[in-house]
Amino acid sequence: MEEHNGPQSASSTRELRLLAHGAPPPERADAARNRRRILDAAARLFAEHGVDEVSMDAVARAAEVGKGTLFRRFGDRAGLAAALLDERERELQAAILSGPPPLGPGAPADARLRAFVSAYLRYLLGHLDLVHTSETASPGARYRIGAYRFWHRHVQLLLAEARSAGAPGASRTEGDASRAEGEGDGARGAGFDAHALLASLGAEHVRAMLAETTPERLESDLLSLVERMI
Amino acid sequence: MEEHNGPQSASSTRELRLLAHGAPPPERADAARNRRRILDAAARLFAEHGVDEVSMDAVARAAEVGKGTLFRRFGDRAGLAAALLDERERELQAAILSGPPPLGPGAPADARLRAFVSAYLRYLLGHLDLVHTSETASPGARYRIGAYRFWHRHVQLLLAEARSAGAPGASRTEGDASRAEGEGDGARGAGFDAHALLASLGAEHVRAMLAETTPERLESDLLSLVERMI
DNA sequence: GGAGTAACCGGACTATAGTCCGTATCGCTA
DNA sequence: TAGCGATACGGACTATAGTCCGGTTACTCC
Repeated sequence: MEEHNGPQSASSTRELRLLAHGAPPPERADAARNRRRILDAAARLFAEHGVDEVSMDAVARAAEVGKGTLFRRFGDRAGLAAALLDERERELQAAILSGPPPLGPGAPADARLRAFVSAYLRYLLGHLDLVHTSETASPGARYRIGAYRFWHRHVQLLLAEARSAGAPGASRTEGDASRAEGEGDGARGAGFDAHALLASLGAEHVRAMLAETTPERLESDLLSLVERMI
Repeated sequence: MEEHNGPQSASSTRELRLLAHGAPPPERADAARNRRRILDAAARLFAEHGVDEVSMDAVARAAEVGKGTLFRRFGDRAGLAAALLDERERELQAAILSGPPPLGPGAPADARLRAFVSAYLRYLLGHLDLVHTSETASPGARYRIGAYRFWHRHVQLLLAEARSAGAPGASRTEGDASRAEGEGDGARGAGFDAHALLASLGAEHVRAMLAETTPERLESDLLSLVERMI
């Protein structure tokens, strides 16, 4: 019931930390320890029995942690999968942001786009079940994940750039079915197309495709689609 | 324990029925009655409270039917949704198979394709939640449903036809990124593209698109994509 | 170094999808 | 219309995702 000056000092400290560090590490030691435990246990169990065969209870038990802790930390099954993918994801993202061409900066946009599709497909095929879980275990999860926004933005920018580079002085080729609009249009069209391309790279979709074709064939078909989008 | 000649007469009767009728109606009277009850109850509840707010238990209770009956009849939640969509779906399918152009036969393939995309989008927007449930309530459900196969085949055929019509004598325009293969290739490429187009027409994807654009804009973007696929 | 507080912990609890199986019903045949 | 096998019924049962909250613990500030 007493009201000292406690509360404020605590919150201002938090803010300073946020300003000091780039990332927000307001996580207590035990919390961090348990996060590690959970991720390790989940990775092990998933690898051992397959993602779909492992219940959240089993993860909690293996991590020697309560269910509440598991869910508070990761929200839901999709969140746990996303967290596990995080590392590998960052790898790919780093290669895109600052790695060598053609995936990284330096190459023409169309080449970078092709490189991205190939690289992302490889990443996807390497973790298909996990990505599938992260995209579908919770309704709409896919489009909420930060990673999706990243991929989308990347594709959208490359698409827009590749297009403007493709037709340097020759203005807009023919009449096409294009609508007459402001010139800021390219971005929005590219935005939609980026979503469409990523839809073809969705785990569920790719899984279905693999049922009737080979990975090689799939890749070349995807690249062909990219070509027509440029 | 006695073995009369019973078993065989029963199964052969079944076979005759199958040959006689086009559809297999081996459904007992009480089963048919309960199917009706369930579909009616589900339609009412879904309309009243929203698809996602209604549990399977609630449906069974409202239909005055046991849970076992509900699940035996429709398999799972996705199956129930698919059954509810069946009627409206058939309507669209009928219009495609034997309705007036441009949706039905008689119009050029490219026009039919555009008409299909518009019509399907309208259908989808009219039942977004239900379609979403039918596509995602069970993993991989979307690609198993008979309806998906129908849409896919339709799009694939139109796509292939539109392409061959688009370049009558002018052979394959430029080198593109196309691979050198047998001439049966058009069909497989069209198969992939049909999947890709339908991926952009998936309920989850469309729902996400609607969060950042209007239905009109969405339609025109889809049609633009179709244009580039031809 | 001691007290206070926010953050965290764990597991019991709820809600819901889907399964199982003993019992009741249907529809055919004699 | 009585008998009988196939089919369907229904609700108890299991499994699992996700929530809640009383009790505990780690950090901060004096």
